[in-house]
Amino acid sequence: MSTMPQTGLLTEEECYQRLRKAIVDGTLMPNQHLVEMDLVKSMNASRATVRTVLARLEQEGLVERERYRGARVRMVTHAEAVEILEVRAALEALIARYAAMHATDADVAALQEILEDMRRCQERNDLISYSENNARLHRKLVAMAGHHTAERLLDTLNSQSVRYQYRTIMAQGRPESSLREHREIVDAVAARNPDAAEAAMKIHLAHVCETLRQIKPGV
Amino acid sequence: MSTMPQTGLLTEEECYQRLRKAIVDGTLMPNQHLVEMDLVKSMNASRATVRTVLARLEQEGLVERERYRGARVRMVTHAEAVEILEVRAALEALIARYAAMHATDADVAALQEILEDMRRCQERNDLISYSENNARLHRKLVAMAGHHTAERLLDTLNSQSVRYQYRTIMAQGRPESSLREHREIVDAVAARNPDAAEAAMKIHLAHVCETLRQIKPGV
DNA sequence: CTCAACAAAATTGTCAACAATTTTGATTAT
DNA sequence: ATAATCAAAATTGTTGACAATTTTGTTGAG
Repeated sequence: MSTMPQTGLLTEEECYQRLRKAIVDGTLMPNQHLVEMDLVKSMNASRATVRTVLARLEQEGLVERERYRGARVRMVTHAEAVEILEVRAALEALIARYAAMHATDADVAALQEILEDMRRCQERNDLISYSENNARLHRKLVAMAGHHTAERLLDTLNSQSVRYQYRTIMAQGRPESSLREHREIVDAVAARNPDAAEAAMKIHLAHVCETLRQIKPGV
Repeated sequence: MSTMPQTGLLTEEECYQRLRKAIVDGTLMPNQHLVEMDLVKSMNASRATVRTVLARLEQEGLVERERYRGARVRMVTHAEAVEILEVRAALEALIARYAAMHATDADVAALQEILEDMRRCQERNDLISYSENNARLHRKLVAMAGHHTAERLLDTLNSQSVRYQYRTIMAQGRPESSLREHREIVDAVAARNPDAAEAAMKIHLAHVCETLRQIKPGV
């Protein structure tokens, strides 16, 4: 299906995906200088391609460029992470509403299964898996909503703030209240109640937001 | 201050701004094919610059590119315009909350003056100026909020959907109710009541959204 | 006349060399 | 030792030519 050119050269889209992933998963550190020729070699793409990809990543907010001074992985400040989380809250509230409007029985069953997984993780204090299931639940809601515009923006916002997500998870302190909040969301969606779903999501992310806000920027 | 190269060649940022403006203000029509060499001549920029700019505009959602088939001005469908408006509603509700939290007395005075302008426009049935003041009010709220992340996203969303704005304005039918809704927003901000400001903005944009939804896609 | 095949033209993607600018490192004066 | 100066190196921006692909237009068969 994917028309991979037999030559080792990466197409622009592949190069974009790889570089983006390297930034998001932390292979490339914030503030790290991205030298074009290094990327040409490590990515096996032409320099023109690399330049184009860097411009796209700048537009996406993952990279900063300065004329004649090259590109760097963008450093997201604590204050900005809070802003991003606030916007996410607004968008995910919309998503929850749409999910409640369009949920099939299979969708609801899937949500409840993820929630049950989260409960088990919380029981055995497995925060890593809990957090992964948390993300899974949110992704499932996004898929259910079918709101393409909100989905695209959320994807970008998440990629910018992944570095701050583990903090809120670790610092959340009371995973039992997090679990309760997620149950409220799933119940509202299961009841096909858009208003309740939106409200529950808003309450949940307001708490996450408050948690992140209370973490000292210095740490 | 701005280091304008004495040569006639446009820098990437200038080229980006000019091309973006041409798309947003309708000089370049939706679906219009953007041939690189033509842009090189009309923009007086190098081809590499033009290519980079097109990639940025694609990331921003104003342009579509296909390998070996070039770039086109992206066509925003009616359904997508509704989605964009819904996301705008969510973000502007957040903006209204922030504006209410950070409003100075001068800010409130400015808002009330714009509102008064809108009233006068509505009185003499000047829909064009009314719509311009409408936009001015929203921009003022955005500036007051000081929420950089929401501001950036709103700017992008607005640029994508300008083509659909005149429709909602013309079709709104009852400018008097629009004026009332805006007054609610300004009053809430003047009272420094974030919850009320957010709610008022939500109600207002829900009505705009409903109006746009009811316009037949065919027209 | 319609359709398929094919060549010509137009357009986009890639590459290598060069120009412009910044960064680095050594040198010298204080 | 420290700071200023300047050349060398590194890096980015630009240009033009060429390769790959699509688009267009023509020709011929049915």
